[in-house]
Amino acid sequence: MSRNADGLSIGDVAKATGLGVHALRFFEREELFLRPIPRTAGGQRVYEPADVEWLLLCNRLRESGMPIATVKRFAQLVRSGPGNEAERLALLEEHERTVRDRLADLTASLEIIHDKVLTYRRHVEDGTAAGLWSPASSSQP
Amino acid sequence: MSRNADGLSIGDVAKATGLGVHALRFFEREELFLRPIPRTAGGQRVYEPADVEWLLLCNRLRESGMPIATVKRFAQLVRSGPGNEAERLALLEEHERTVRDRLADLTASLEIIHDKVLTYRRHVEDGTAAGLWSPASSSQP
DNA sequence: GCTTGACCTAGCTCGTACTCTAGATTTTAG
DNA sequence: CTAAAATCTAGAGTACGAGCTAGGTCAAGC
Repeated sequence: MSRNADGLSIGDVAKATGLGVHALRFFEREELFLRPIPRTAGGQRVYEPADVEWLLLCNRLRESGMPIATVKRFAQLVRSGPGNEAERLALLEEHERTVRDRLADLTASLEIIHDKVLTYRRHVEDGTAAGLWSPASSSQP
Repeated sequence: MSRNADGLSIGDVAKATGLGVHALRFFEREELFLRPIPRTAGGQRVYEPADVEWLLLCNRLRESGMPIATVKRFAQLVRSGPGNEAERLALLEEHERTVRDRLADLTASLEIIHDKVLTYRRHVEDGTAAGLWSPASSSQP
């Protein structure tokens, strides 16, 4: 793994974040990091725990649907130092709204899916499954 | 619009489902419909309300993260008629589990994002924003 | 000191799900 | 009847988010 304490190799970071080494290099090309990642004399990346922390937050942002481009914008704001916190806040608030909307949509879809499941379950248990989703049937697929 | 009652043009269906006409033709190529869509003498598609109902369910399935390939599998099951309801049920139950997991993940991410928002809000309100997300700072980006 | 495994770059490829193009045909409205 | 609007096909293009390949270089353990 790393040569000196707190110096992490790309493989270490991949393990710690669940990302692949390809993804980490891709993120670097896309400038998603908060700093240029330093290299060994031989050219290999040396990460620090703070980079891992940032990546874990990035994971949460991306898993919650934030596109890479927006993560990049956020990273740029952070990189350009103090003074733009209101902008960072606006970006996060906007994303929070998006996530809440998505949660509401997902919950609505879940209800419909669960209804379908209940319908099918009844039909399968009763052995009266015929007639599901023929047009004009009261119970759809 | 349509020539006869209950005969819907592709444009009608696009409006009713929120899908584009391109998407509807794409879905047909991908065999996502429950039946072959009939055509006019001139070759234009004629849909029925039941097709719209099905598409609305498809929208819910897809919005909740079901890939086209799985929707297709479900459509195939429905098309092949009665007798495979247990399979349809299994597919829907599996998807329900997936959606519930996704909901839990999203909720967890939302909490983290909301914490960030609160942190930034405090800092911006206090004017004490400096120091956010410098490594070893207690408050991250 | 040498093998073995991790890592390097650059760029191509992939899967998903549309979306659009182009040019021809059909339908509808006036 | 005519002109405008909608639709048709086949196939190319787009966007995202990686993943993989080729052809090497570097480093750690024995």
